[in-house]
Amino acid sequence: MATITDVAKRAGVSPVTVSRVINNASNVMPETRARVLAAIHDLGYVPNVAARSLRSKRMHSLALILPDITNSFWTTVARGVEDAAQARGHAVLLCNTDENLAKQAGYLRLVASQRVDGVIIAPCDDDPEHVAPLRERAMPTVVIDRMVTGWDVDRVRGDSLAGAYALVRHLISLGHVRIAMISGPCGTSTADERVLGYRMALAEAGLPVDERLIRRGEFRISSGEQMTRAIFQEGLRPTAIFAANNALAMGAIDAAGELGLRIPQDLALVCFDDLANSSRLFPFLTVAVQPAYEIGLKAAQLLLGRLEGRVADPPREFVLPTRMIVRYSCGVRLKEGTGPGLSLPLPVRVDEQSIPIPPVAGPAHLANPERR
Amino acid sequence: MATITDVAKRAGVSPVTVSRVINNASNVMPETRARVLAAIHDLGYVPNVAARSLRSKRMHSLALILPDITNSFWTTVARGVEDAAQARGHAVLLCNTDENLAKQAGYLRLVASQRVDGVIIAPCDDDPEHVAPLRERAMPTVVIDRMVTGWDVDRVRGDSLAGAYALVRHLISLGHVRIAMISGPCGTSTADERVLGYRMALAEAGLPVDERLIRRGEFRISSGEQMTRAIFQEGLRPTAIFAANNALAMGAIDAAGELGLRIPQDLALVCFDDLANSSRLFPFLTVAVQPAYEIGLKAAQLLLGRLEGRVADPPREFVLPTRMIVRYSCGVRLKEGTGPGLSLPLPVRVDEQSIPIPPVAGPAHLANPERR
DNA sequence: TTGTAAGCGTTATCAT
DNA sequence: ATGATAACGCTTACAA
Repeated sequence: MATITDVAKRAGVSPVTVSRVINNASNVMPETRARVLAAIHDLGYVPNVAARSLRSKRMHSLALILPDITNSFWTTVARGVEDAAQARGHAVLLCNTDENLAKQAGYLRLVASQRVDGVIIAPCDDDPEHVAPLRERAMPTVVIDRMVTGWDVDRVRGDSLAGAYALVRHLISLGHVRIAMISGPCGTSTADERVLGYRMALAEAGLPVDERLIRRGEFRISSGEQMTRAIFQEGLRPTAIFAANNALAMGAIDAAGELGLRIPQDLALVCFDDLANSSRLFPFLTVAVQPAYEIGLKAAQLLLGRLEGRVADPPREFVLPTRMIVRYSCGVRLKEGTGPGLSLPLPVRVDEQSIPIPPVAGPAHLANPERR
Repeated sequence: MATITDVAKRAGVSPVTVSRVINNASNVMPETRARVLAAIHDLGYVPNVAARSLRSKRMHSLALILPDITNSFWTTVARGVEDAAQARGHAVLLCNTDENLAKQAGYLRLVASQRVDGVIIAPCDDDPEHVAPLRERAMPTVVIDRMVTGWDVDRVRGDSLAGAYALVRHLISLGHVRIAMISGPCGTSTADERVLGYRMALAEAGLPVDERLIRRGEFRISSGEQMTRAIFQEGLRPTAIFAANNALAMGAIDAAGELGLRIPQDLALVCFDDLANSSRLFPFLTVAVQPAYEIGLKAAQLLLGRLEGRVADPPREFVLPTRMIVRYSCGVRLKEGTGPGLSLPLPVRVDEQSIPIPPVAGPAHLANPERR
């Protein structure tokens, strides 16, 4: 394994000069630089990252802490982060928490060991205590998707409020009056904001809010199934369900199957975040799609900008536009004959409409408006 | 940031003793150890990984090089790797190649910089040249899923041959005679082996092999669509298609839709690797399922075993059992009335059968039998 | 069981 | 524009 000293000898310079060439320092004579580059090439020299990091305190790597690497939304975020990181020579440490605080804490320990220069995290919840290691060590951090109460930090996210509002307005415009909502944990800002958007749309339409139709669980398939089943078992009879993410929607589909309800004929379904390839397999789901890849890309670019001193002090927040993809998800529409009809042959092609969602004015000054 | 020297001073010992405590060396007096641990705790000391790595040459991290982090199969592999790695205190660097040799080469450079102790890789192809950096530097490596020609290295994979053979036998048992196959690139062992299994099943049943029905492309949705379309446009009229992976199957579903063919009524479809949550959305797909999580877990455990000297010399190969999940994917079955009927309401519950697949005796001595 | 000394390969600092 | 020197924080080898 050639070292910087070997290269220096071969090029007839000192190790420092080699270091300057490696790091693109300005003050190296072109001819010297060429000699050094030739020596590097001849020896197949690659800098030792451990030595480099020990001296320079820069690790050239990021931690990406995600709640569920099985979910296509997070997977797409990860791709965005990776592409941006690789473009600037940074490695990405993948940390999958499964929405589990203990696992998250374990990964934050990794942060403390100075293994990474910065962190991109979608925290399990909004409790600032749970991300204390990041704040204590002043670790450069970008929070994605969720928020942390009282922490003024760089953030990149989609527009949960506007997306939820648009989806529920869409249901209402199709004639739905009794719309149930199944959402994630209280204290997770995305879950809270989507409930708020739901309330806003109902209020705007002058529809009553039946609190029994609003359920809070976890962002998991099993939780979506349980909540949906409970709603029907309690004799409430919504004609539509708004699932706060794709996993919850899959749970709702499961429950509907068990209950003998057909989607979309008997029960309309809309949700946040598309199912992977759902339009191909199941063209009945109207969704609010966040720009997952761009969220990852933007978060990594922002973080790298901080690390490289290109972005200066005040913490920034980026809210990337969410789009609604309208498919034939709503019983009413089908019954009125504007859809492809009930005994839909499979496979089928349904034209999708992709509609940009404008931001809405909500109680934006509230950090986490649904929080009790 | 406290260093090992700070801890040593506070505990009244030398830095070496602290190092011994950190690394669980046997020869430290219990009382001394307690004092050191107390000091570590008081100071919130965390070892500096860069310094540790520079000296010990161990990075405590692995690279996981995958072709497509968007595919649920690879995502599940990644979870297995991560769980095994975290259990032994290793970080995982995620490297997504998109089946792109240039990207793969970039990530192999990372390997050369001694950033990782070992590599788990599903290579883009079987060309040993393309993984030369791993061999030259004798980097501990586990190859997963695919194989590399002429490289006797640790491997963990599913059983492509047996899985393909079982799927095609299943189609034949349902009465299909003209079965098309769409597969991945020549030279990718999984793609080749699945074609071989297809040939074996047809041969065993005494059915002729129509070479025009065998297509080779890439493991991508677009490729599956093109190949399927081409087959029908050329006037060949298969009653069933065997897709060599899930992405190709999705492409086939797309093409079928465009061609006005319903699955499973007009065209049966089987494939390797399940679609994410497909049974919920699209209960017509019989699949050969590889134990993705276990492949990742086993690969990481094997690699860590090598690194920690617990596994000794001869390279090992693990072929983990593949299962077949039978759903109502076959037109014949439906037409004969044993299925749920044509105008299937959605959502529907279809009982799945999960059947273990026994290994089959193929020309196993051939490294990559379909290679031209 | 504990300590001393040396050095891993690089870069920061200062000097020329 | 280039070089000499020291230091980053830890672990290995050897000594006591």
